[in-house]
Amino acid sequence: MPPDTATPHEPSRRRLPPAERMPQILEAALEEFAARGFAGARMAEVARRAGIAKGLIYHYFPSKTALFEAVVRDGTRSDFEAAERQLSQHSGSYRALLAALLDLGYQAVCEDARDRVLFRLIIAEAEHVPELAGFYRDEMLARSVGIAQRLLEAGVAAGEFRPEVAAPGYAEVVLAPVVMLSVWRIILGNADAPEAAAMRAAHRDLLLAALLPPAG
Amino acid sequence: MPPDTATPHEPSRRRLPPAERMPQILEAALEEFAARGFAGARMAEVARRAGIAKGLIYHYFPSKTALFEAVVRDGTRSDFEAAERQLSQHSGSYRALLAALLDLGYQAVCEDARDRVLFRLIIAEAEHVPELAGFYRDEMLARSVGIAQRLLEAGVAAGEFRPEVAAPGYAEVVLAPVVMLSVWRIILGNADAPEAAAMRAAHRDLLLAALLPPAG
Amino acid sequence: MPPDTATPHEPSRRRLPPAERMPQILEAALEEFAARGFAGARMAEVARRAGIAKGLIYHYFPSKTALFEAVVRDGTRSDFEAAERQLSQHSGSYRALLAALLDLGYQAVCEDARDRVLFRLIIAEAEHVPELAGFYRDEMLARSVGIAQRLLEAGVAAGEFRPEVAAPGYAEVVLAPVVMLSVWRIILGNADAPEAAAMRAAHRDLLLAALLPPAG
Amino acid sequence: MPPDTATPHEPSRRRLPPAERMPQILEAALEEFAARGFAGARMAEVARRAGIAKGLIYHYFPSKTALFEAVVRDGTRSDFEAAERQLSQHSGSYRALLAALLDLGYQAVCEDARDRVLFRLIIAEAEHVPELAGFYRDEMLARSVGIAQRLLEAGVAAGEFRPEVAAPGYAEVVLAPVVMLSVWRIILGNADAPEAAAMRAAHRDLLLAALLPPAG
DNA sequence: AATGAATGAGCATTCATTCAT
DNA sequence: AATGAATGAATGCTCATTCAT
Repeated sequence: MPPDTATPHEPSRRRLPPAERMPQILEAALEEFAARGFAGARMAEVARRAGIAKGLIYHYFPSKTALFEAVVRDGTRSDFEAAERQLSQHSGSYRALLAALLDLGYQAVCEDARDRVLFRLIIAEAEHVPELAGFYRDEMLARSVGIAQRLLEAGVAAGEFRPEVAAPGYAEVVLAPVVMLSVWRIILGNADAPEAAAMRAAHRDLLLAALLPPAG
Repeated sequence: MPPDTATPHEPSRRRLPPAERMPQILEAALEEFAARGFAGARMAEVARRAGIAKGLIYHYFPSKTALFEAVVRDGTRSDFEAAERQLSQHSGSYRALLAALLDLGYQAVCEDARDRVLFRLIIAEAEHVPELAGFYRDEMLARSVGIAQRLLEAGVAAGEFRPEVAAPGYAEVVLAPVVMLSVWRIILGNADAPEAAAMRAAHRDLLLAALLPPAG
Repeated sequence: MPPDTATPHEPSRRRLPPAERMPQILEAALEEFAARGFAGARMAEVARRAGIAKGLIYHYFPSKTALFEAVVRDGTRSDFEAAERQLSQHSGSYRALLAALLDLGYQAVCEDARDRVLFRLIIAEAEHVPELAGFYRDEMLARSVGIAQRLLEAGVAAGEFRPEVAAPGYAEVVLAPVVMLSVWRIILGNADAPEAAAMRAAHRDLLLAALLPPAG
Repeated sequence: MPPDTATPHEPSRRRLPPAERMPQILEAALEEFAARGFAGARMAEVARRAGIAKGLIYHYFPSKTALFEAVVRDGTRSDFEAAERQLSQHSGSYRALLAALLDLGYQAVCEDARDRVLFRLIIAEAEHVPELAGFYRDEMLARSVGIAQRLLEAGVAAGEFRPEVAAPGYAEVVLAPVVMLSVWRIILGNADAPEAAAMRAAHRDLLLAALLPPAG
């Protein structure tokens, strides 16, 4: 591993109130945990990234594990709010809404989002930190499946989609390709992962063909 | 983390030919890497699991990294062969083949496969061990996308599927839900992940509806 | 080799400024390297001699090799300065200066100098630590040859010595016996090595006879 | 340290009588000890150089230490014999004999002699292996000083040299430059050490001038 | 005699954590 | 609050030595 060149904070040697210091540390810790995983992360490196001394971390967090859990808890800032807002404020065809939400999803995946960083952490450490799995289940999977589910149900109710597609399992299948692209980008990097644009177009085409009633 | 109580090998102090010892070590290492990740894995624990002395590992592998790479390389024993065989030996409708391959995929995901262990390792460590990303890209993603692509092309050629679906991006979207279920099971465990049966049924229904020409 | 009972520092558990701790460590390391050579030296033993924990060494030096190089660099405090001063401040016959410098050299060899410890280290490890050879060449050999060379040239210029003796090779031959006595003492100890007093007298007699013009 | 490319023996897998195997091992061990010092030498490397398996060394030598001592004992093959022969068979002027012996000495130093290898070992390890110091004192220093001493005494007896030069200390000073050149070559390599030819010429010139009676 | 698989003690090095300043 | 010197328990790795084959 290269001697990480991540930009450290300006060397603020000034005394800061906890409300300002904690986010600095959490941000630095997120970067470090994401870059090295839990076991590979070094407290000294977290301190360097935050621009503070090693010892100061222990004023705010009693241990590496506690810091890690705080990082995860802090990661709750959701990108789902935009989608949920679109869903509830919607007026127009559900075909159009489906397309709009798909665009939103692929766009989120393509942005250099901190979310992917958290996502990788979750995949890597979920087995050892049960809280991570719970967090993903409740804050990420449930919400995205919920959005897809409500979209499908509303479309069925409006007569735009086939009635079967509101059954269990459909929502997961509908959103899986977006999430999977995110995983592929985690594994392969943005360059080597499948093309986002091609997948988005294919995804939209397939969904529209699959959801609409045969009669059109 | 508790001092793992995984069953160690019988305390064979016997001299074994390398051809028998190496798989023992690779097996033990896979378990340990899967349980702890690369950084968290301990060579002493690998030795304990294999029922040998620490030093012997270094008789076979020059370093922890080399051992890790050998574990991954060794994991190449592919589940794709069955799918590739079905694809090339197929006679009958491509709708039926699609359904059969989907069943094969969901079944593979549901088996307690060592493959998922390997998959988690790849996701977690790909950034630090470049070989892993290449391995996934060439041996796993390319093969599964290739199978899906050939299925789509053949179905189009046979007039069973819409011509558009052979375009880039479709194959990835078609197989993404199966792979994504695998990831969800990695994160959440088999119990908390979405229902495989429901997803499989929804997936099949959606694909058949999406791929067939409008005229039916 | 017995588990060395060299006096460890007082068990100072106090926090010290680096400017005080580093010399402690360097001193302890010199002792240990001198006693065991580079490969044989143990970092734990260096720590014990310095009265600190093993880990602290790595706070100051990134590796055993770096510590070794620092020890050597630190040993530069030269005994050549006295000789160089005499040479430049000299007024009087060069025969007398020659005798004075010889006395200085034999005296330096006979003192229980840390320099000999360093010298043995250099001889023993030069092949493996290239910096050592360069250090000896530039800081020890070049300086002592330089002193002898300037003495010979000045004596020739003053008409006291034969003109030939300023040619290449003479300076090395002139000082070799002093250096060699140092090596013999390294190998054999002070007791078994040739007599310093006898060598000094013989050396002075031979040089004076050899350098002076035949006419006397 | 580079992955040593020293030529290993042909892989003689044949069973050999001890009388043939031992020299192979001793030769290989001398190379390895000389290259790495006692602590740094590896038995596996000795075996590789000898073209045999590690375990076989222990058929002939009970331990690394025992092997080392055997290497030293075996190194007694003297280069002094030629000088001693010249000295005893001599007829002619002692000035000429002095020059001839000097030539012999400088020539021995310049040859890529195994002796220097042993010499370095002696310097490096003498403190820890008392036998080494004794060996050097008796087999090398005493013999070379003895040769010089007898030469001086014979020259004095023949009236060629000043009577004083048979006193203690002169023999050591007379031969020191040759030995010192050997040490310099050990430390600095043949390329960086002082010029052998220049030293030899200066050495001869100085000695002849110093030893002859004033009257010539 | 010969091999090289196997052991285990030992060593360099790392790093979470503590605590004097 | 803040620092970074100091600790010590791991942990990766080496290597002399043993011994089954």
